[in-house]
Amino acid sequence: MKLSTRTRYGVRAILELAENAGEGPLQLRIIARRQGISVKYLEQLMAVLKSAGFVRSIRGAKGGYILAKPPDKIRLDEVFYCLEGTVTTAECVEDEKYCQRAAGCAARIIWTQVHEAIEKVLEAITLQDLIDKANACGAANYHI
Amino acid sequence: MKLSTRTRYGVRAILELAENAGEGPLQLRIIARRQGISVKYLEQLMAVLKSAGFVRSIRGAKGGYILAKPPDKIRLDEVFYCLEGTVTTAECVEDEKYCQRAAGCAARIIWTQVHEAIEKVLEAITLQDLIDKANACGAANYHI
DNA sequence: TAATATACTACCAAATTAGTAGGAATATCA
DNA sequence: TGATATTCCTACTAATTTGGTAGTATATTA
Repeated sequence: MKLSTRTRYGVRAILELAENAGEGPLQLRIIARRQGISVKYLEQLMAVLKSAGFVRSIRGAKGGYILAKPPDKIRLDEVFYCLEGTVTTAECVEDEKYCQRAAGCAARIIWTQVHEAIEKVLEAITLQDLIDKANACGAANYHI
Repeated sequence: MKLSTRTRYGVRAILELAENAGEGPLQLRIIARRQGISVKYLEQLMAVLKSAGFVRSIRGAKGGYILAKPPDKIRLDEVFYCLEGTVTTAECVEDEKYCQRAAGCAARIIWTQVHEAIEKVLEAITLQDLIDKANACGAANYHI
């Protein structure tokens, strides 16, 4: 069930943009350095996020990326779906016709339950929520 | 987030054994035919399930596989862990030292929540539970 | 001993994933 | 206008994982 680096890096990158929301554009070079990801690989991930409408790019010197929507309007399930492709656990979960045995299938019950549990978590949380929680934890760590 | 065929086939195979519990040993040939999986591939999966102590093998003519424990004593999280390897979404979830940024990391919060949601579902259900539910559904389909 | 099964080891092919490379297009600033 | 900084685009490649096959050894039953 491990997530692909594509999803992991992609989410980390969009979170950087979310934390930077309201400031100017953030360059890949900066994100790459902060997150320890190659600029060239990030380029590809950002292209995906861009075509899905989550981020906007500004070309040229002093350019970079910014979120296309406020961070409290971007839910994690949308981002996952965009990066991970299928958020589902098995084909038959969403397409009953995929397998003849689907109707009385014991296995399909568990695939479905896991799938729904994941979706429920991701639907309920936005980029802003995550940042707030992280700040709460980070602050606690610094013993303020 | 798609499960590997390893996990999907493995769970389906062990469910066949669970449904057969109390009868004699079940041959891979039979499971393979019912589930549409190659015998040779099943062999490998059963070897994994065997070394983890979920099933026992009986060699020779009239041999086959049986569950090593009653089906209500085998939880799905154990089976998943055995087949899938890591049930976790990212390394840092279970190993905080894996990444320096782990403490205040917004991304890690979501990896963790998804991970916990999956575990919660799988911990709460046994092979027997699944079979019971499937029978309930199957019965409904047959309009009894 | 013949037939039937699992056990074990090795190998292989396809697909996916992760990452690199190079240069073109574009915007900024001096 | 020219130097620089940045995204954009396309292609390539290396590594890993996945899914599967083959052959032989070993155990059991009849």
